[in-house]
This record gives sequence, structure tokens and C-alpha cells, in this order.
Amino acid sequence: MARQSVSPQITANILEFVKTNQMRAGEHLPCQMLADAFRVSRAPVNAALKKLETMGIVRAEPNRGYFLTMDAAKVEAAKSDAQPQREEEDPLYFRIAEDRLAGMLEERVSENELMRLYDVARSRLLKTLHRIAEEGWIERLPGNGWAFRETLTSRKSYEEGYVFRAVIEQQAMLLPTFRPNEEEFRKARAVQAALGQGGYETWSRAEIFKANNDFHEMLVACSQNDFFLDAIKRINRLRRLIEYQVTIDRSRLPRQTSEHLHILDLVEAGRRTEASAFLYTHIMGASRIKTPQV
Amino acid sequence: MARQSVSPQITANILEFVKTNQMRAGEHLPCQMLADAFRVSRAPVNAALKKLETMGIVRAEPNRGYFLTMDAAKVEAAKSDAQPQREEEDPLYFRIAEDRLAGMLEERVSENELMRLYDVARSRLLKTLHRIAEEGWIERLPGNGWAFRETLTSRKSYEEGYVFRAVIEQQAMLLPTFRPNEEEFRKARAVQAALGQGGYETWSRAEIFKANNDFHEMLVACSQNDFFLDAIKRINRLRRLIEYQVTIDRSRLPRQTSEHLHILDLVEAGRRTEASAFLYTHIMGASRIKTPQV
DNA sequence: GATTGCATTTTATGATTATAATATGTAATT
DNA sequence: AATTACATATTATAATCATAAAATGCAATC
Repeated sequence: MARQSVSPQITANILEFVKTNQMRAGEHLPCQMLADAFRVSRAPVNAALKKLETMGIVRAEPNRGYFLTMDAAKVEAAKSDAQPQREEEDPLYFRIAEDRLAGMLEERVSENELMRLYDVARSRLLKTLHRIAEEGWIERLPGNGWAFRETLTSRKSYEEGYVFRAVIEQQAMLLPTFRPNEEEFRKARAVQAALGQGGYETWSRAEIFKANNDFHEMLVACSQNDFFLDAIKRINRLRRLIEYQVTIDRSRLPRQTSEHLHILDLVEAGRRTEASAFLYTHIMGASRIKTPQV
Repeated sequence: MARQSVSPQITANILEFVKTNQMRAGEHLPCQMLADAFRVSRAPVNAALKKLETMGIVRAEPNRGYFLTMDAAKVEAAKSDAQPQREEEDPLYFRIAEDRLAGMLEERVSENELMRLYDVARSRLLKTLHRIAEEGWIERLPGNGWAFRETLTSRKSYEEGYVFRAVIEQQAMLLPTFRPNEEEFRKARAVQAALGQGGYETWSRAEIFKANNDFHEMLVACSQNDFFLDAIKRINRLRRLIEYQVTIDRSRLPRQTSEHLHILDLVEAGRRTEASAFLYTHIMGASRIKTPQV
């Protein structure tokens, strides 16, 4: 049984789409619409749908396309049934991150060395290295090779990151261009509510982390300034990597959620200065490392 | 006469090193020291020195290495004599930037298309595209191809960039970790002084731009927070590209210089809050686009 | 009129090899 | 002890080609 390789990313995108739109069994999944949403052509979307059909999540009807066979809520279970071991989005990326964090990789590494170590083609390696470079924890040396930066490994960087986030988010909220997006605020409240109703225990670490990130990025997006948003997105990708290493402290989630809701309340009440100050404290309070009071 | 290709970057680095250290004729240029400074091995440094020898800027002595033949001040003239047309650091990068700004490139482009258009190997193209991606004005699409972002071309982005810079720099100065670096402050004063003594008319656009950038990045570096510094460096690279398109307004330079010195004065006097507020105004005032007062 | 299904075109990846560029060890020199 | 000069080793780039993946045009269908 020769199976074509199907982009796991597109497959995941479709499932996420179904979930966030709370779709019901029987609903149609137009190919072009999905392709546009994910910024790809119909080809990879079709391939992913075909795969989802074998997993029993969608059903193909001749000349009519694909339809959901179950409500969005049940998709997660069906997915893990059909596919027990998770397909990581970029295994190489995580292997490098783990090895670096574990001290298995020297500060300076050559491309050839990494190709041998991970047994991948240069093109694939470079793609990942450049992704890492964009995240800021490796850089291309002017001659040969790459150098890891301490961004990822030092405690100092960890604290600096929290300070940066707190400042950027607070200031983004204070910009004259800041306009709360009603639709997004509504969605954010829904997510926080879902998190409260059982989500604390049942959601995966990745899902909880994503919900938190989405909340903060949504707030910064309201500033209507792409530079602020890009800066936050960049540091959040980095943060995910570090926080993944430790087990999540679920006992703090209720407080986090209520603080998120409080921020939304303050903004909607027009109390922006208070909201931004509270946001600052909220972020600094989430830091795992407590700096001594001066 | 088969000439080995010599890294123009290393050559430029050596000349810059000589200039910033105000070296005199006859001084020694140890190979390893230069290599360490530029983070490369001795090989490319030696190649560059050999080339500078043919240009008459340095002189080789058997078993003793290379020595400057002239004072730092005269290097610039000798350089342009020997090499009239400037060797750009990355011609492909600037060609893409120009073509994009001129509207010659569609929003979506494929790698093959660009390889054909600029007649370069894929590896070289990808290196440049990834550099651009790091600067934030292009992104890899999930399927094939790349998409330019409006960062570079829209007026809105231009203004947003100034707001971002102003906020980041101001906040960096207000961080509790901020510590003015005496040595760097001294150097900065020297540069601003040199700029005042004839530099306004004689320095090249690139030199003036670099001096200005160095000043601001030095200030942010005093915050001791790499995330702030990285954010400023990233946006400055972008800025350079845009400001290069327009002719520089040299009449504003004296004021810029005096404002820079004023900022240094305020910081050294311990008046940090004032300094940061002034810095904010200084940056917003430099924006070429005036937004109407609210 | 929008969407599918499928054929065709275009694009990007992986593997290989020659060659250019960079890195480095070491004896000789200062 | 530091530095050079040179030989050698290692690394990265360019060019090529086969193949996988993605994009796209269009007739058929709803």
C-alpha cells in the first residue's frame, strides 16, 4: 500500500478550522475556500481531505466534494484513534531545540556536521536553521557555520523576555491607534469560558499554551501596528519552546483566566490606562522566576 | 591574471576597523586579532589583506605580517582610487528591494521565477530571501513561493515603524537594568563631534546613516536587554532600505547632532525620565511624514 | 455560478559531484 | 609567547538531474 505523503500541516489546519468554526456533522468543506484560508492551492487541501476520509472524519460525495461526518467536538477523539502517535510539525526543529537545551550541541556548529548528525538533506536543514534564526536563537556566521545565541539557554534571557513582552503589550495598548475588536473580544471570552468549563484539566499543554498566546496576540493586534504584533509573535514562538520543557502548572490557570477577562472588561469600559497597567503586572506575574524587589 | 575572489565584506571590515581605531601609518595588523574581531578564520582575512596590499593600503613584511602604509584618515581616498565602482555588500538584496519598491515584482513570487529573473543559483537566492524574511518584508508561503509584505511599501508601515522605534527606545531607557556605558558614550560624543566638523557635507549618505543608527543602537544596548536591542536592530535594517531611496536632507543634521548630544547630557546627569521623553520626541520628529495633531 | 475531478504545468526538494571558500594544525620566524 | 606562512582538512556553493509536491486550467457536474 503505497501512500502519498500528505502535508500534516494542512491536515491540522483543516481540523483546527472545523473546531474554531464549531462545524456540525454533514456540513460541506469547499476545497477552494480552505485553500484560500491556508494560502495554498487546492491540490494539498484535496490530498489532506482524502487522508481525513480514511480516518473517517470526512466523507466524499461524487462531484459534490467532502462533508464532515461528525460534530467538531468529536473530531479530537476520532483523530487520536486513527493516529495514535502525534505527527510533529517539524521534528528536526524540536530535535535541535532539545539537543541544544540539553547541552548536546556546541555553541558553534557547521551545516555538514548537522546534516550528518540528523541525517537530513541540506535544503531541509537550512529551512529549519533559518526558521530558528528568525526566532533569534541561532545566527549564520560570516564565514562557515552557525552560532547558537544564549537567548534560549540563559536564565537572564528568560527574564529579559518577560520584561520585553510586558513593555510591548502595555505600550501597544496605550497607542492612539489602539481599537478593541469587538468580534475578537467576543471570541476571546468564549475561549476563556471554555477553558474554565473543564478545559483546565482536559486540554493539552499545547492547546492551553496556544489559547494563552492567541489572547495576547489578539490584544496587540488591536494596536493596528504590525511592528508591535510581529515583535510579540516572534517572542511567543520562542517562549513556546522553553515552556514546553517544563510541565505546566495547571493550578494557576483559573487565576490567569480571570485576569484575562478582567483585562477585556477594563478595555471595553474604556479604562485603557488601568487595563495596560494590569496587563503589565499580569505578564510579569506569570514569569516563573521571581526577581527580588528593589 | 587569475584573481581569487576575496570577500568584499572582510575587506570593508578591515578598513572600518582601521578607521574607528584611528590607526596610524606603520601600525601592525595582526591576522588572528582581525579574524577574531570579524568572527572568521585567518584565511579570508589574509586574502583580504593581500588584496589591500595591491591597493597600496597595507604593506607585507616577510614573517612579520601586514602593516598600514597610511593614516586612517587617508584610507578612504586610496580606496576609491583603487576601486572606483563600489562593491555592494549584497547586490541581489538591493536589486530585489529596488524592484519591489518600483512595483516590478508581484506580491507573490516563486523561487524559480526569481532565479531566472536575476540569474542566480537557488542557494544564493534563498540566502538573500531568508535575510529579507528576517527583516520582515517577505515571507515563505506554506506551499510554494514567497509573498512580499506591505512593510516595505506602505506609508502606513513607515509611520508605524517610527512609533515602534520611539516606544522601544524610550522604554529601553526606562528599564531598571539600564546603565550608561561610559566608554561608548565617549565614543558617541566623538562621532557626533566629527560629524559636526565638516561631516555634514563630506560624509556619504551611508556613513551618516550608520552613525545615526549606531548612536541609537548604543543607547538601547545600555538597557542590557537583548530583546530590545534585537528589535531595534531589525527595524533599523529595514529603515536603511527605505531611507536609501530618498536623498538625505543634510540641513537637518546639525539639529539631529545637537539633540543626540543633549540626550547623552541628560542621561549622564541622571535625568533619565527627561532623557527618555526627549528621545521619544527626537525620533518622532525625524519621521518624514507628519501626522495631524489630534 | 460555484464547485469538483482530473489532466497538465510549474515548482521545490533531494541526491550527487566538482570546485571555491573557509578553517586549522604546525613548523619557522620574530 | 605571539605571530606568520604554508600545507592540509573541512565546509559551503554551484550546477545538474530525477522526483515529489503544489499550482492551475478546464470540462463536467451540481
